[in-house]
Amino acid sequence: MKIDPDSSKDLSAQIAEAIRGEIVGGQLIVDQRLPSEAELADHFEVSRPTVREALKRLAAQSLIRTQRGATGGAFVNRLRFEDAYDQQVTTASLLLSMNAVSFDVACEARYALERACAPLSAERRTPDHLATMRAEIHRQGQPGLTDEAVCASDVTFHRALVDGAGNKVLSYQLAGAVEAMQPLMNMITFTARSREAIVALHTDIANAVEAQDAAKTDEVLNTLETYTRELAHSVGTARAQKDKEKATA
Amino acid sequence: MKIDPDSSKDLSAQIAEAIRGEIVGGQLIVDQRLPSEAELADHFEVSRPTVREALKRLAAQSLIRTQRGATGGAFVNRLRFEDAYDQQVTTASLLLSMNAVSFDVACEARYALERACAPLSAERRTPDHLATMRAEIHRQGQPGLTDEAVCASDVTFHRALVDGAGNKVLSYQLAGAVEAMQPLMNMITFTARSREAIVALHTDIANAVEAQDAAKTDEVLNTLETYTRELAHSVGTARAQKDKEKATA
DNA sequence: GGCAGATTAAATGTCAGACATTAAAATGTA
DNA sequence: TACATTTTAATGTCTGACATTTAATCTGCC
Repeated sequence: MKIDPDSSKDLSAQIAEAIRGEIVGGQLIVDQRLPSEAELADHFEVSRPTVREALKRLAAQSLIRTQRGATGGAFVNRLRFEDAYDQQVTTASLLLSMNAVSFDVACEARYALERACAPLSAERRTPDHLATMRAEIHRQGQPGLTDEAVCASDVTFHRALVDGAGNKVLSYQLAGAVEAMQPLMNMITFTARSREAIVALHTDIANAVEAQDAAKTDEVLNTLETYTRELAHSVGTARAQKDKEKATA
Repeated sequence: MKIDPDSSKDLSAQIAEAIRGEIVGGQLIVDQRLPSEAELADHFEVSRPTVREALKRLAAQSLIRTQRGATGGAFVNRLRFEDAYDQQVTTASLLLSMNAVSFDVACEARYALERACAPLSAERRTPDHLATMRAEIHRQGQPGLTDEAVCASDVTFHRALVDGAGNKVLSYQLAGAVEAMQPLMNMITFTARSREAIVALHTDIANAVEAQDAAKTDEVLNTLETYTRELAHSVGTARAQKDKEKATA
């Protein structure tokens, strides 16, 4: 392993960087045990707390896991898709909220990516995926649902559509895009009429996917995107109107 | 802030979790200063090293930054797209390598996502994007290039295509998919003939994008995907053949 | 000999206190 | 006022110790 001069960065950051390099580069393979904290401290010529800080950094990225006890230690972690989902979703959410990404930009990205999955999903969807989509459509039709519940169901519906493509890499990438949109979607208030419209469009999508009609799926997704953006705009203008009234009052 | 019982998880993990919740939930906003390590230690009733481990976890995810000195401390970091790129790329790379994702699956995902960007890119690309694409095509035509250099240039070319869509969220999402493929692509040996073919296809793409012809761009991307997968297969079978010969020898 | 229980050992988890280093703010001085 | 110095509050790092967990080993009994 490489050593660390007394450069500007934290020692713990440098050590974490060095170990990460070994994992990414393949020198350290999955389930392999790292040297003990004491040995690492010895090797890098730093104290144990410094090594520990470095290890915690790696643990935060799910690159390693630690085990206590006699045969314990830090082990290279097999990064699973499910673990990566969470990070992806929180990162994407923060990116949107902290960088003031507009609804339009996020929405465009989301539907562009979904349209990428649609043809594959139309081809490969299983009865399971169709059942999930139908179930969520039914839920969205129930009266008395909160706006948040509508959004949550919407996410589940669209994830089923994406998962239908049967490509884990696609599902992983889309998880961030779809779920990160939820906070933005939650700002929309769904009237009874708009819920009806969405249910109708979702039904069209499910039908098209069931019929393995890629072109039709694409078409409806386009319609849905346009409709969603119109909804958001009307909410935006209504809010602006309200603010104006409040300002003059 | 919430407290931590003596549950199974590390104290540092729990503290990091609590603070992350405050950031994601919006109680802590960008550039806001966290309490000092001593104050946090006091609040959570743990020692300073434990608090520090928690803070390092958050720093590893770019959620906070730290500053030394009199007015120093830990500050909520504005998560930038560029910072998120790196995490996205290393995470995606590790997912592919650690989960034995096949070339076909990864390739399919990558091109599906790229096709999602293509129509937008055809519409909005700037002269800058076109210039980058042309420059990389020219580079790919140079003799004596290593396979790695070809792949690197390929990544730059495709990122220019994606960035042409002018949607930061899309670019961010695609960064992972495109760059994570590079290690897999590096396993391909490019013959002089295959390089010629790729340069020709890239030229077709650049021309189609310049002409703002979305349909043509999509078509060429399909051809390129097919060609890339054929290349990988021929490499795979060649390698299998070689292994077989070696086994019988 | 084999098995249950006690012991040991090695590792991480946590703590307390100290010192080093940094960088801004307060202070003093020409 | 302008500049140099000191103070101060924070993070960065180290030392050494103890607590806790867990598997392996040892011990004694049947």
